[in-house]
Order: sequence, then C-alpha cells, then structure tokens
Amino acid sequence: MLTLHNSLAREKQEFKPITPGHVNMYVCGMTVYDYCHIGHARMVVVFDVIARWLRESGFHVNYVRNITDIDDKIIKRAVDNGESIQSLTSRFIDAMNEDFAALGIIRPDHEPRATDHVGGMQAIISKLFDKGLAYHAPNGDVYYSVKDFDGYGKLSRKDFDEQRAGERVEVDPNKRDPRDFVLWKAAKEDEPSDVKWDSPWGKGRPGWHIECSAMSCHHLGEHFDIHGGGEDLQFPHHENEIAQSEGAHGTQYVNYWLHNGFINVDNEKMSKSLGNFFIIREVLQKFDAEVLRFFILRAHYRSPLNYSDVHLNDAKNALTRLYTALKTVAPVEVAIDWNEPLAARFKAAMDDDFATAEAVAVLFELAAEANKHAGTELGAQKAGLLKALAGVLGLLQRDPQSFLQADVGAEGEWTSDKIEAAIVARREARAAKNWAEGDRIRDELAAAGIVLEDKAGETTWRRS
RNA sequence: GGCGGGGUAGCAAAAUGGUUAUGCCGCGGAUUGCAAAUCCGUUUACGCCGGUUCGAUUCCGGCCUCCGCCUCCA
Repeated sequence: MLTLHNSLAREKQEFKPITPGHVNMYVCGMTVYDYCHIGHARMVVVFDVIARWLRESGFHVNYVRNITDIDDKIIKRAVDNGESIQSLTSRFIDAMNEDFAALGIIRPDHEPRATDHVGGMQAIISKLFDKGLAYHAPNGDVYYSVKDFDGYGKLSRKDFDEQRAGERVEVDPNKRDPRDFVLWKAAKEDEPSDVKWDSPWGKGRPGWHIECSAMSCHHLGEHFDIHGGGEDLQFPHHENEIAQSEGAHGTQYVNYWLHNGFINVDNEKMSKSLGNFFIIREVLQKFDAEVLRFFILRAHYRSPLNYSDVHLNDAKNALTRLYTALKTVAPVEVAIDWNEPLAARFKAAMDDDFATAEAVAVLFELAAEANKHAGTELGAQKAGLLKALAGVLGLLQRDPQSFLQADVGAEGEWTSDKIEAAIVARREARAAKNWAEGDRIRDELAAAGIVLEDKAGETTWRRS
C-alpha cells in the first residue's frame, strides 16, 4: 500500500487514484530567467523519483511540469539585457534541459509553457467573473476576490483574522481586500510589445497563479491526483490555484498536495537575496552530477537538507563504495523479486511516503552482501539486485569505471593514457621487486588524486 | 503575533515503545611486498524537565533552542 504525506490533510494517507491504475500529476516548474540552482535540482530530482516509483508500482503516470516563460522577473531581465523575451527564455530553457539531463531526470510527459496557454487562462478568468469571484480594479488589473471564496486558506491553514494585513507590505489600494491577488495585469506603456496580449479586460498579461490552473486543467482536467512543488509555494501560490480552479470549476481541484523541503546553506534558506545560492552547473564543475542526485536522495524529500562541499564530498565517497561494489562484483541482470527481503524493505520504504533515505540504506546492505559473496553466482545476483533497485532511483546505471574514473573538475594533466603508462612502468618495477620505484610511482599518482588498486595481478585506478 | 517543521553519536541522515539503521570519518584485526579495495570487530546517540509504562530516543505535558511560511521564490 502506497502512502504519502498530503499537505492538505497534514498527514500520511493511503494513495487512491481517481481512475484506477492512472495517476495525473502536476508539478510547478521553473521560471526561466536564470540558471537553475540546486534547490531546483532537489525539486526535479524528488518528483522524478516520485514519478518513477509510481510507474514502478504499476500506475500509468501522466506527469506535467510547466515552464513559466512570462513574468515580471523575465521582463526585467530581458529589458536589462536588451533582448527579446523569447530569446531570453529559450536560452534558459536550453540550459535547464542540459542541467536536468545531467541529473538523470526523465522528461515529464508534458512541459507546457505559459505563453502557449494564455487563452485557457482567460477562459478561467471569465468563469471567475461569471461567478462573482473576479473584479476589474481602477488600475486596469483584474483581481481575485478572496473573501467570496469559502475554502480560502484550507491548504496553508491561514486564519486571516489573526493576520495583520499590511504589517510587512503596503496594501495595494486597488485591492478590495489585502488578500486579493492578480489574475490579469494591465499592460504598461513602457513594457515591450511581446508581453501584451489582447483580452476582454484590455491588453495585458496573466498573473502568475492563473498559469498553473490553466495548464493543469488543459492536460489533466479540472480534478486530478497529485500536485507538487517546493514548500514555499504552498502559500500563496498553491492556495491561490485552489481558489481559482475550484472557484471556476466548482469541483475539488487536487486530491494530494506534495511539497518538497528546501536546500539550506549553513542552516539558512538558500536565496538570491542572501547571496548564498549555488547554480547547478557551478556545482557540476566540482562534482559528478550523480553525486548531487545521490546527495538529494539520501535525505527524505520533506526534510531540510544542508548543502556544503564537505557534505557533497561525503556523498561522493558513499557513492564510490556502491560503484566499487559493482566494479568488483559484476552484476547479472535480474528482474526484481519484490519478495526478496532487501527488495521488500526497499519497497516498504518507498511505499512509505517515498522514504528514499531508507531505500538508499538498503542499497548499501546489498553492496555489502555482494562484496561478501564476490566471485560467486550469489554475489553476482546481489550485485544485480543492487543495480536494479538503484535504477528505480535513477542511480548506478553507468559503467562503474566511468564513474570511478570520471574527470570532474580535475586539472586534466593526468589523462587516462598517461595513467595507464605509469601503471605499466610500475608493474615492471614491481616485477623486478623494485618496490621503492613502484611505490614512488604510486605516490606520484596519489598526489594527483589517482588511487591504484592491485587485485588478482591486475591494477585498476580511480580518481579520489 | 499566526501557522508549520526540526533538535539523534566527530559529520551526514533514518526508523523505532524493549532487538545492528545506513554512509563518511576514527580505531583494532584479516588480506597485501607495502598500500588501495574488501571482509571481521569496534568507540562516540537520541535538547532539557516532568508524566504514562514492567520498560521511552520513540507516547503525553511543559520548557529551551534552531529553521521555514505569512512578500517574488524549488
């Protein structure tokens, strides 16, 4: 039985799809005006694994992750750069795809872009007008009238009588209620022409929240199973999506809300204003992408996760142990037998709100089993199961050598040819029992971060 | 102020009312020409104070403390 933590109920619940055997899942994706940081990496890795596990569990999954390609920050950046919206967003969409591919992310079934769904957004706004949930403000913007929607606050559990509106932010005089949020932004004189769409309420562009209501509805319908995103989106974004979609359609919007935790730096939220954020491609200069993926999956998706080079290095050493086991004990291909004790533990962990930390622990126990039975059929079976289970998490699918010898962020002076030549020289010295020379060569390589391993007359190498 | 999530061994991170988490690091042993890898063994735990219980890190209450959301944000 699959259980998951539903933010709406604030407890773990058994997962029951609307249509047996099918899962419709929507995740809030990127606003493409800059490179993705490791917080985004966590989000996409987490939901990638969730989608993989749902499929492994036999569901047909329709996974949608949107791209926000129109927004204040995008306009500002494009204007600052003196380029078109289209040129800016397509550049960062390409970069995003590169980064996500490096992380082993399986592309969602649909990646709708906001600018392709403006019509759908207008249709929802019109329905909201029909139901008296939207109004046209003096400044030309269209707002959602929060006080007219009964369920407002049910996701974030905000008791608005307790909130002191305007305490931290000036209340916009165009709003009838401080909680109201924008559905349609009136075009401004100085804005570029490619950010203006015609609408019944004048030229303008959509508000942020309406995008997701429209795109999810287009691909998944008015009522679907799972909606995910970062925990910060719970309020106001997801709360507002509920207000829009349920307000317009009159039916329940989403059954299960999933929110992933943040990546922190020095126990503080990573954010641009604090200047403590890390771009994925920066991190990949220093660490293998699979190390970053592994680092993310070693924690539970809802827990805060502290990032530092020390922690990534720790993760790298741990992943090295797993790959070393697969190098030492060649795995045979196996179909996963979910009744096998360790496989059963893996499954129980994943079924329990996607407890990847426990699932990863199982991987290490399998590695130990494989090592213990190295050279036997049993060992090869254990290694095979290790590789198969890791594959469910999107890990350990490479040739072990390619991971162990990967030249990530190295100086590049020691090419594999040069290393092989040094190994030959060392072998000759050792054959002549010239241990001093053999050890000198090994020390020289070690100083360059290359570790030699002599086994059964063969010498292999890896980078440390 | 409102709402929410934490505090576990040197570091990271899980589960659990009584039984080894797991990984990295450390220490001892086996193995090795010496190493590396591997195996065996092993040292460091559950924020504080009460309560329930035969027994609590695990449940309940209080306290201390850290973090997040309440504003664009994964």
